[in-house]
Amino acid sequence: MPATLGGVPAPSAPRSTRGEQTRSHILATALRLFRDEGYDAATMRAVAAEAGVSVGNAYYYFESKDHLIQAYYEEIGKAHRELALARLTGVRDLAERLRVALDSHLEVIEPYHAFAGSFFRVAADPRSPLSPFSAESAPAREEAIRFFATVVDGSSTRIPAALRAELPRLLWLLHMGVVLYWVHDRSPGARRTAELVERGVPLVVKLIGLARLPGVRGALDDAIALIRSLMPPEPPIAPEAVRAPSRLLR
Amino acid sequence: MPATLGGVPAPSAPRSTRGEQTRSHILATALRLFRDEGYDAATMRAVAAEAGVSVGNAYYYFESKDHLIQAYYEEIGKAHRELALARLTGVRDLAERLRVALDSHLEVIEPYHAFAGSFFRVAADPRSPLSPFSAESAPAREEAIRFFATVVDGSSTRIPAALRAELPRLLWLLHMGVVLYWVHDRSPGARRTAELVERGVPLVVKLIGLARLPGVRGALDDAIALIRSLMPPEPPIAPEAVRAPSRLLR
DNA sequence: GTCTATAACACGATAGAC
DNA sequence: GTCTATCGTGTTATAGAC
Repeated sequence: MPATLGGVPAPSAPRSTRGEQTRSHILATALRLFRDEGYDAATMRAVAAEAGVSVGNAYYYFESKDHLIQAYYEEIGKAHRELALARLTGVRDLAERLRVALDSHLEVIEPYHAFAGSFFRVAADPRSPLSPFSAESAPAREEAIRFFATVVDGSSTRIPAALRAELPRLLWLLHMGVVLYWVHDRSPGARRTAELVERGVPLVVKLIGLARLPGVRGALDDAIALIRSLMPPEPPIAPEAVRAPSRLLR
Repeated sequence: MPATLGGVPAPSAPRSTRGEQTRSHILATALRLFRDEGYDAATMRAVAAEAGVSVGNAYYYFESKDHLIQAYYEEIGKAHRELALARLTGVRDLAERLRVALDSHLEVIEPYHAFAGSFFRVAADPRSPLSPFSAESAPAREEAIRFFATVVDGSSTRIPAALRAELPRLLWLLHMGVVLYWVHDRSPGARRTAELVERGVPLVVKLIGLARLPGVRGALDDAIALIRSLMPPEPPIAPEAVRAPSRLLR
């Protein structure tokens, strides 16, 4: 399979053969069913039937049901960045920029809240390629981190140099934490998560400012050294690791 | 079912009827198979066969396969506390006490590292009663938080009053974070997680000390207020919520 | 109340024919 | 590329035996 990667066509090859059309059709059907019926109710049989293809054909294009979620993530990520970047023009205050970034995300994922648990269960599996920490997720993860880099870079708020380099990754982690909270948030309209962002963001920015204090500086340097050591920016991804069968082990 | 709760007998009723013996036997067999073969390979059919009972009988005592994991958690928690408390006698330095607490846990869960992903996938589901944040997990969670309270209380290190009340819960959260890292840690012997504890604990204790700084104090108070508001110590658990069917929804 | 035996269901996933 | 048939799984149901 030269141009495909775990069933996903290389981004640079948008040829619209018949196969590509079938693939897109199955995917669109699956995403619609996910949203309308939930992940569990949208069985592969249902997806295939609704798309007018056989189960085997669906598996021909998507290695597993989980791989259909990958497309969902990509769609979410793209929609989030587009919405947030549009709203960020002209905004220079770091707290405000961060608030816009996180709030936009909550807005984009809101329709999926009822079924977030199903998606999350899959994503939380460390063996799943869908885990946000997996090697297969590296491209999406790095794109998200780059997004937070632009959130930081576009701000006029002064940031201690030692922190600046690591801040995008830390904010992405914070973002993951907000999502974790959101997934568990059963309050109507997920208003507690909204409150977490509203009150948490100024706090985070205040903490960033505190990094300048003489006493704090040493601890910060230690923390950054620790993060650098335990979260290597580019884990040694052998090329074959990306091409390896991404199906769940066992 | 008066004395049982989701198939688990009330802790205060250790009567050793024949049923209890069967139950323990099934459980012990399941845990052994989990450890030796992994969660996925240890099918319900295999557990029942190995225990010499019928599948129906296994389901008579355990509502679902996931519920077998609940017993695993309880066993882990108990072993951890026993090991850690024994090692903590005479230790007064907070950093050292915290290090012992976290290292002991890593030691206890080590045999399960290969299959941690399977367990974790189940526990990560917010709808699962096995989630560490679920209402059903409240007793185990509170016991764990009480454990961290003794870790804090037994130390001679001075802790800012504002922080002291929330510290056990925060340390439990930190603990959850360590486990999250451990589950994803593929380094031999999970040595990166060990490094995280070794270098992270002094850092955390240093940060606790920094809470005294005048500039930090305000941010800390904000943070604690936020935590109190968004992580209510006792979420309104209606009694029926505990008795409600704990099977996964749908 | 405890337990067996067996069949059946729907699911994710696969094999192999066309 | 696409299909039908089939597998193994968690789980449930039935119908009873001690």
